[in-house]
Amino acid sequence: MNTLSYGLLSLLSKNSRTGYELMQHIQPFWPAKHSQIYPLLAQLEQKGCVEFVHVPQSDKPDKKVYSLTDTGLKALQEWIGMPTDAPATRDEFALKVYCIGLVSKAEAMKMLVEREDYYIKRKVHYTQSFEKLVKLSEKPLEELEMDEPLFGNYVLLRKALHKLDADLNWCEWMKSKLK
Amino acid sequence: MNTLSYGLLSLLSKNSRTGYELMQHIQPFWPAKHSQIYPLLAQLEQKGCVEFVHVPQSDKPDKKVYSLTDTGLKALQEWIGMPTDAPATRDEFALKVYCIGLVSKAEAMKMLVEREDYYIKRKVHYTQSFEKLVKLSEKPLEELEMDEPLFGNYVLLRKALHKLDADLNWCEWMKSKLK
DNA sequence: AGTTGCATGTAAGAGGTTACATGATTTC
DNA sequence: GAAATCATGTAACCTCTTACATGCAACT
Repeated sequence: MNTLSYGLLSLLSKNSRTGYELMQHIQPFWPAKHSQIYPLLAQLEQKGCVEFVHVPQSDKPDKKVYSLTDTGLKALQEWIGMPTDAPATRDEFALKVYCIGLVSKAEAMKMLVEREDYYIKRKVHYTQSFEKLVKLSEKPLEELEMDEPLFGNYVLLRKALHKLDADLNWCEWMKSKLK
Repeated sequence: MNTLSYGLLSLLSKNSRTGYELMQHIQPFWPAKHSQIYPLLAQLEQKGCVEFVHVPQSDKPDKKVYSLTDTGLKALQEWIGMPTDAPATRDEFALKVYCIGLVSKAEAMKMLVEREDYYIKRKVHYTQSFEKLVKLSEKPLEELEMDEPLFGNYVLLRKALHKLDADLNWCEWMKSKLK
């Protein structure tokens, strides 16, 4: 069982989901394509960690809705208690910035503006997710307790937004350096 | 030529280095083991992007010091102008936080403190790198221009330190939530 | 008319980790 | 005495991406 498998169980511990949905929701924490997720779900099912129901649809393709089993829940809890790997970031842009002196100021500025646009789009996306969360919750998000279903969502969104602000501030600062 | 190969060229554009040193210095932007880097260096050498000199050592094992060639420099400059992939982070801890309600508050707190310790160690490390940079530079770092050799180092260290502060603040905030 | 989203799956190949192999010096 | 650092390299294995395959509905 690899980390991605446990990641899928983590998501399923809150909601039953299709492979397609799991693929979409796991991206911020563990980027993965559908071609990686579908075989893992089949493996998890064979191990008894998840189960699924076929849901025929008329307008869209039929789907398989997966749920966590008791076996899966136990595996998930054990995994949480195990030592956790350090986060790993692969950032092509940082590699380019390291030797940015090799191109003109204009080209460097263009790259920075593009990356800033990317971060702004991310921020808009996360801000919308945040607003959806606010509407979904019966109580103010700050009052959510650890054992409530939206807690994980809330604290991870905050984490992502704070990091994005750090990145955006850095972009602004870099742009001022290139003028 | 993959991203890691260009990353190696990026580092070599500033200093001639051994495979071992390249492996150490590329970690923050593109984690890689020596077993991945040595074969890539051999490939880069065959393509004429890098060259090396054997340096025998008595106390330590002999080493190969690699340098960027003109061919390598041109390849590097072309790559900088190409579209840049979005950064990808894989964070096992975030997956666990998502379903943190499955364990006790005490266990959750233990995990957070461990992760905070990790971030603090990273911060100490980067702060030391920053101080080394200050000593290495003849002028105040804020006055460094884009085309100066230490510029890339400086701006990336600032980026890393700001993001670490965001992570540390989040840890503090999380700890207060769990009390 | 072409792209995007929904929805599943497989196969080939590239990228990345772990383990094996060697060996001296320094630090705990 | 054991572990870490320096230093290189290969082989086996696992992980991840890209491409192929299908098909309808909605939007541009």
